[in-house]
Amino acid sequence: MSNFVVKPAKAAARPAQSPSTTPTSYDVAQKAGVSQSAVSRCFRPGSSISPKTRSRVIAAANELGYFPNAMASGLITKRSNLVAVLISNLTNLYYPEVLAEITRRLSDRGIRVLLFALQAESDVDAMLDQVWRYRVDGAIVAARLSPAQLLDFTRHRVPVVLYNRFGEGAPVPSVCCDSMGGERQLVERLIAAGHEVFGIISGPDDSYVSQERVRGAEHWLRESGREAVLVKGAFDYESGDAGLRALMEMTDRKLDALICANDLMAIGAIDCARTHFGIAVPQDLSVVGFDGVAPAEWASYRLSTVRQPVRRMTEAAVSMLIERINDPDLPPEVRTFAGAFIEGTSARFDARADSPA
Amino acid sequence: MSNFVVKPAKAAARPAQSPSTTPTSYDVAQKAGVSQSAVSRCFRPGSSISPKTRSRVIAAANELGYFPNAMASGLITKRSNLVAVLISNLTNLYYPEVLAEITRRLSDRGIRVLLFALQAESDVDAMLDQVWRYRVDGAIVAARLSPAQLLDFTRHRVPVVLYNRFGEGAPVPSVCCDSMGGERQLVERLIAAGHEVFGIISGPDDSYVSQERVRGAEHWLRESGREAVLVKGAFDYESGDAGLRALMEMTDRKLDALICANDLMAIGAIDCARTHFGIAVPQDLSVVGFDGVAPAEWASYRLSTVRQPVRRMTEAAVSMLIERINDPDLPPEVRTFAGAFIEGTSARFDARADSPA
DNA sequence: CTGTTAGCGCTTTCAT
DNA sequence: ATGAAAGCGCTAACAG
Repeated sequence: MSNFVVKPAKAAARPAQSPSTTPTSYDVAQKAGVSQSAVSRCFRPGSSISPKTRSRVIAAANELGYFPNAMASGLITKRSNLVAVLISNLTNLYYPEVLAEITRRLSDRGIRVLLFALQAESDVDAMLDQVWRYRVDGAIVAARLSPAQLLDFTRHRVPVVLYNRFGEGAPVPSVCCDSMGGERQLVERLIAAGHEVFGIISGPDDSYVSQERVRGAEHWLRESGREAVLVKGAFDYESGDAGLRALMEMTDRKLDALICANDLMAIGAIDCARTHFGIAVPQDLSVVGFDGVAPAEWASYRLSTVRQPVRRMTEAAVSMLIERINDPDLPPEVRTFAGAFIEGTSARFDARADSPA
Repeated sequence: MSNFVVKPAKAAARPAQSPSTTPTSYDVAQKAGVSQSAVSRCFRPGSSISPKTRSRVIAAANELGYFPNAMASGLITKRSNLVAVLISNLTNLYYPEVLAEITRRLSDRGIRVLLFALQAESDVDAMLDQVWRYRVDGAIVAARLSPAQLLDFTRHRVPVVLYNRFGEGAPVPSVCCDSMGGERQLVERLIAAGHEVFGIISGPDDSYVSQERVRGAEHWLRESGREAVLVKGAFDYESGDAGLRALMEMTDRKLDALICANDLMAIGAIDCARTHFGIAVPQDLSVVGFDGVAPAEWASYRLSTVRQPVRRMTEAAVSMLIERINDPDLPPEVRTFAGAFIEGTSARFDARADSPA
């Protein structure tokens, strides 16, 4: 019976789809009069295919509007070409730039971004569920993860690179901006300029970056025998305002140097100083930040700060990740980048002419 | 021959994997002593499965660290649970909030975001390629697409919702903020307050939003028999500065009301007015923007503007998209949202006490 | 260089 | 309620 079945020469072995569904490689194969695997090879770089066959396939594919199904190929190659990017608070003013850079760089390497924007630090586990389900090739994490959560990445064999974070417990690859060194540039200059009463506004307690920056600032102050009054902030504009008010009260209005754990709070503090206290910045109060976000450069602020080298850092994060996707056994390197001191005009960095006589 | 093959009762039909690879449903099935399809049903809501079986499967799954493979299930269900989000310039200050909201809302509905951040409007076609390959269930687009590109969404049967854009040519579902109405609120108040010389700084030529806002502003000015001097900007801080300088020159420094196509340019203009020209805002010059971004509220600016209802707009975009994923034949609705007038203090809205005698 | 043949890991009838 | 079997659309040996 089956001997009588007539197959058109060089035709696809499986039935072709109706024209109303998304075309598959079989449809293309049939139309081009080649085998399905020939079609597959046309869309896979490095496969040996004759120019003649190739052009026929391409023609058929275009006519049909065919595109290889990434899920099907991912299923078999075990490479989704997807990287999960986890970011805690996108609205942080600093992250949009980071996200844009990371996305672009991954895209240049043929990898797409599966975005997870955590608002509360709560729903992390639910997101990780999804990360595992999609069999991402790797992940870049700019959010706080518990040691257990971090360990899950190893368990699931998903290479991960932390961004401005640090693996607690287990060592994890990461790129960071040198908080210590950054604060040093700021603090030493403030001291040299003769400031006397220092205040610090920290970020939220659970922020690694905040801890480091505060630790750095305190360290370099202590090196010169100074101390600072510390108040807690939350990395937002309002925190700068609230923080300054608190510090003014605590220092009996003697505060003359304010170190903020990020730019946004520094901006909030500057506005508060001018608007609420009628204090001149930097004449009566020096304010410094950290990050180098775009608004820091605006004429109203010209913030004295340390700019993170976002381009180099994102490039490092991406290439470290790719390397680990290709070779999962690479050791967990940590790359630290120095920030660039931006003089600005929100802090006085020259020794005072009218210094105490 | 095959009659002699002995199968263990209730065991998986296919060989289970070695423990070094990611566990599959077969591994779980074997461990739980059930069939592979039973495992599948446990992870599919609404499937009939006995509580007893279920708990055994769950236990085995947890032990193995099993998660269903989204690519495999997507392959067969033809639902990737992926939505593509295309955003032109993430660093626009306005988009991070939009992106965060959209991501959150989709996430709440069990859908993940495949992010495409276009920097140049050039590489759009390359991105679309990827959009098709991943068989996304839908797309939200806040970027400029050519009519042909828009048509491709129909061709590929990918429901799409435009965000603050408008389908040229073919009608496409979209959510927009009412530019006309927004500008009206601004312009009529400026006129009522007795402003005389109006200037407008537009956004880039290819921006739909810019066109609409400028058109709106000009329309309402004309309604009252006024005209405005128009200069071109690019939606960034520098454009506000450059635009104001140009307008001051063109109006022989008589400019007293400046309408900017977005907040960022308004902020740039305010800084320029104060810093470069020594002009008081709003006493000598009123400046208004559009968007209601976070920095607009900062004490240095307190921008008079129109705030887009981002929450309602993103909610609308997401639910419109979901509806169209579930029923592709829904008509291409356009939903327009009114912006909220924010009085601020960067524009004078009261009739002048010392008006021309 | 090209076609054939097995699957990738899962969902889904269809029987039981 | 459960299991067996048939694919989803593609890649990857393997022959020829």
